[in-house]
This record gives sequence, C-alpha cells and structure tokens, in this order.
Amino acid sequence: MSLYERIVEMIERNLAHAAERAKAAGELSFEGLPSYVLEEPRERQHGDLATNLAMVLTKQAKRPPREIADILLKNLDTKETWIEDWSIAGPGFINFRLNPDWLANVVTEILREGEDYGRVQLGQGEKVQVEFVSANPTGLLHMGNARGAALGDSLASLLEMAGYEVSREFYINDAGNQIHNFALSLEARYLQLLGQDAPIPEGGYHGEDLIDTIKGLIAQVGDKYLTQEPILRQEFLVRYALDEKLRHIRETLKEFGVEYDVWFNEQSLHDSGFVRATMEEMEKKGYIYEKEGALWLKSTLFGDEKDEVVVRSNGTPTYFAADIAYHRNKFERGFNRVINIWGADHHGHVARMKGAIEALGFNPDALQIILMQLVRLIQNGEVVRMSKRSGQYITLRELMDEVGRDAARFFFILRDPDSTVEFDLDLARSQSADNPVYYVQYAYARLCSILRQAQETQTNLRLPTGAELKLLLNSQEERDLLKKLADFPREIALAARLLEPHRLARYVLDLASLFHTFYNSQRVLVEDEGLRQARLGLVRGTKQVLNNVLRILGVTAPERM
RNA sequence: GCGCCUGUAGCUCAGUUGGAUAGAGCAUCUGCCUUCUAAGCAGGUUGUCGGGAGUUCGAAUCUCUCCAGGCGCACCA
Repeated sequence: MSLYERIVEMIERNLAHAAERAKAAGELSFEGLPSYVLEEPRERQHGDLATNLAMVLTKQAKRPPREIADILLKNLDTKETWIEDWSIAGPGFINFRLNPDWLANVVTEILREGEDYGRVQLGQGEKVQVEFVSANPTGLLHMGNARGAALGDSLASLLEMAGYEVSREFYINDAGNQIHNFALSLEARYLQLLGQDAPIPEGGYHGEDLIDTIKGLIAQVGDKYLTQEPILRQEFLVRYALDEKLRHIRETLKEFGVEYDVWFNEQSLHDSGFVRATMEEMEKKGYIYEKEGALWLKSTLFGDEKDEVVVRSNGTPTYFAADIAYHRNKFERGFNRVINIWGADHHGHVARMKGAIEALGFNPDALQIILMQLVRLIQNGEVVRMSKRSGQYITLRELMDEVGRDAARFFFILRDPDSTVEFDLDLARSQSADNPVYYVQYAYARLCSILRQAQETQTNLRLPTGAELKLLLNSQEERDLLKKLADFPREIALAARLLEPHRLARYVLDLASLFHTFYNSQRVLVEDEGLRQARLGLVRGTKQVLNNVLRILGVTAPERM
C-alpha cells in the first residue's frame, strides 16, 4: 500500500475511533457510525483532507455539527498521521492540514516500485473475464467496435493493475441465421462478379468489402463453384469469407493495440451439444415451456418484460439460447466475475441474460454488463445511420489511418460509456493535432528530453536523499505534482471499483498539466547538485507514472515529438 | 404506450456517488521562446447545471413530474 493510502486509511480509522471514544465517554450518542467521507477538498485553502463526519452525525447525536466536530477532535489521535493542523469550517467540516514532509517520500516510492507503482490489491487475484467487441465476423470493424475495443481493453488492463486476474475474450458469432444471410450475400456477389444477375437478398449484407473478399476468392479458385450445388457453394463461400473476415478483425484489433486471450466460437457450443444440454437443464428445472411449437424461457420470473424464445418452432435454437450456454460455460470455467461490454442497442438483453444466469443457479450479480451508448457518425453535418448490413459505416481501419491509433483510443477512453459520442470525421481529421492525447504525450517527450540532456551533461542519475527531496517542497508547483503522483494508486482503486477507465484518462491529463506547469516555473538542470538530483527524481517519477497510465490506456509514450 | 440512457459555458465533455465559491479542452482576448521541446505556460471573458416541485444543515448529484433527444420493446443478432 502506498504511503498516501496508508495516511488516508489511518485518519479514517482514527476518526472512527474518536467517535467511539466520545460515545464511550458519554460525550456523543449514536447507534452505528454513519458512512462519511474523508476527501481532498476542492479548495486548497480548506487544507489537504476534509471530513463531513461531524455533519453526518448530527441527526443521531442531536447536537450542532460544529460542536460534534469539537468533540471528535478532542478525542482524535493524530500520532503518525502527518496531521499538522486542523480547523472546523463552514457548516461543520473538519479540515486537516498535513505536514508536507510526507510528500518527499513519494519519489522514492515510485522509483522503487517502477512499473508496479499504482498496483493495488483490490482484486486479490480474483478471476475476471472481460468480453468485448465480439463483432459479427460478417464485415469490417466500425466506430462502435472501436469504442468497445478501446474501452474493453483499457478496462481489462485497469483491472489487472488493481490485482485481478483478467482474461480478454472475443465471442465469434459464427452460427445462426445471420451466417445464412451472409452466405446468400456472398453467393450473390460471387455470381455478380462472374457476370450473372444475382441480387443481394432481403436482409443481406450490402457492404462493398464483400466484393473484395469474393474477388480474392475468385483469384484463387476462379469460377469452379459456378456450377456447384448451391448448398455446397454457399458452404464453401462462408468458410472462406469467415476465415478472411476474422483474420482481418484480428489483425485490425492487434494494430489497435488489443490482444485477446481467448477467441470463442459460437459454433463450438452447437457442435458439442452444449446448447441443447443447457436447454434441457433449464427445462428440468422447470424454466422452459412450449407454446406455438417453440420453447420459451420464463424470463419474466426474473424481471424480464416478456418471456423469450430459446428454440424456434423449426427446431433451431435462437441466438439467446447459444448466449445462455456461452455464459454458463464462462462461469463453469471458474470466473468469479464476468464483464460484458455491449452496445446500448442490446440493453433489452440484459435482464433476460441475468435471468438465465439465475435460472442456471449462478449469481446474476457476477455478470456485469457495461452498456455503451452508440457512436453517431456525422458527415457533412448530418447523422449517418451506420449498419453492417447496409454497408454504410466508417471502419476502424479508416479511423486509424485518418487520426492515428493513439488519438482514436484516447478519444474514446476519455468519455464515459454512458455518453453518446458524436464523431465528426472531418472535424477529427482537422483537429487531430489538438487531440488531448498529444498534450499528454508531449509531457512525456519533454520528460525524456530532460533526462537525455542530463545524461549528456554527465549527471549520473541516482536516488536523491531524503534531505534533497525535501527541497522539492519549497515550491507549490512541485508539491502539487508530488501530490498528484501520490494519488495514483487511489485513482486506480477507484476507477477499478467503478469500472470506469475514463477516470484514468482524466487523471493523466491532470498529471500532464501539473507537469507542464512545473516545467515552466522551475528549471530541472540547475547548478545545485542536491536540488538537481531531487528534481531529476521528480522527473523520473512523473515519467514512470505517465508510462504506467498510458500502458493501461494502450497509448504509446513517445520519447521524442 | 412501456423500459433504459442522456440533457452542465458558443462547441466537445468532466464533476471524487449529497458537500464549502460548478470545472477542463476547443473557440476568443492579453502577455511569455538568447536558459531543460511554445504540440507548452500565465492571466481575462464565458453558466436559469433542460423546466418545475419536493427531501435536509446542504442538491448538478436523491425522489416526483413535465419537456427534448437517443436506444430498445422479433420464433433478428
């Protein structure tokens, strides 16, 4: 645990003890200690940490908050907490000022822990799976997939940093109705390219990328499937195209910085009979009934709005049935927690999926679904309706070509999944130079430049002494920067608890800003050896933390810009 | 019609889960490069937190209601 975490925790504990002590002495009366916060106040003049404990106790204690604050402070043990001064302010806040000397330890702590600085033990090795993107292998990756990729990958990295054992997974929908439609579309393209009149069927895939796919295929096998039995022809085309699309998806995501631990085939669940077995299992438990020739899951028992079909009257299982089997498989693989990132257009699926999990005897809360709002593409000032079937969309690859991988990832990670992002490609192009990601990367490049220069002038980098580090405490800019660095492990813990990687993007922007301010106000490579070593230590520490955050966000840290 | 998400500065978005005087970037205006990278810094301007009511010491945050936008409500996925 980092020093700052220990300080905050100790003060929290001592506050609780103070309340108990006052209660024992008959100075305060309350049943259970209400939940209270100890946090850094927005205004610097309010000190380093502030608590609302006195105010939240008013109801039970039946005394004015400022009086309660007095009593708490009288009973508070401040030994080893670095508390130097306190005051009661406003309606009853207790503000603490810490002895700034503690900040001198931050640099040493970061340099000692290196790339592990920020790692917290929140997860305790718990096994977590993050499933994200899982785009249909019937086309290219679009903007929504890009958002999911950036979000899912950084969330997974964040959880790793927080002490979870994380597995990244991609679910390949290579079975079912849509694959049949896909086959018919491929066949139409094949025939078209060989000069026949063959329309894309209703509900088929109109994307132009299929033309390229089929051209590639024709280059290999020519027209020999022209005279084949349609069933066999379709089967061949689908196998070829799925393989090609999937390879393309895999490569594109890899280029985007995303690598999966597991690629899971839906088809394998059908082939092994697991879908059927799972339906039988649920039927045995009485959660399935027949109506109009189809099998229905009583998902309304678990809060769904209506029951859902799992096996159609023609005997084929629905997507939902396969998904139930898939999630059962996930839990049987031993994950304590399963996180899915879905587009908001799937939110109607959440309740029934959780219901199915419960019906199978698993804890529905172990399945957490992050819904992200859709990405709206703006072109020529108008919303473009994106759809894989219509073939109208901007691809992830185009996005990377236009604005770059780092800018694209950062753009998505910066935003709360709940916000509907409007993506104006023309604007993104023109603004790519002032994408906030460069602000952060520029800070990193500057840090590297200072260190290069230090080495060129033959300053040996060494660990500054405690006395030297205290020299950093003389300026506000350095103290602010140290404070932000010290806060990093807590940011990790908070972001991981809330499953909100966008907090880290905000954090790293703040950190870069504090560094730029420091850079402009204090010179690092000064004559004085002690001060120079101390500032170089701060520079190295800042560089390390930037590195650690950018690694989580999947953004590169350039040594020069 | 019902359910979920959203509404904060001219634009794009944060807001530590109910805290003190609501923040940042872009835009705009004024300064700062003979010293470690000006893709930077310092400062100015910018608000009925969609409207209304309520809950309490205290509300952008919680409740209700209304308005606006997005998404969903298939034997599609």
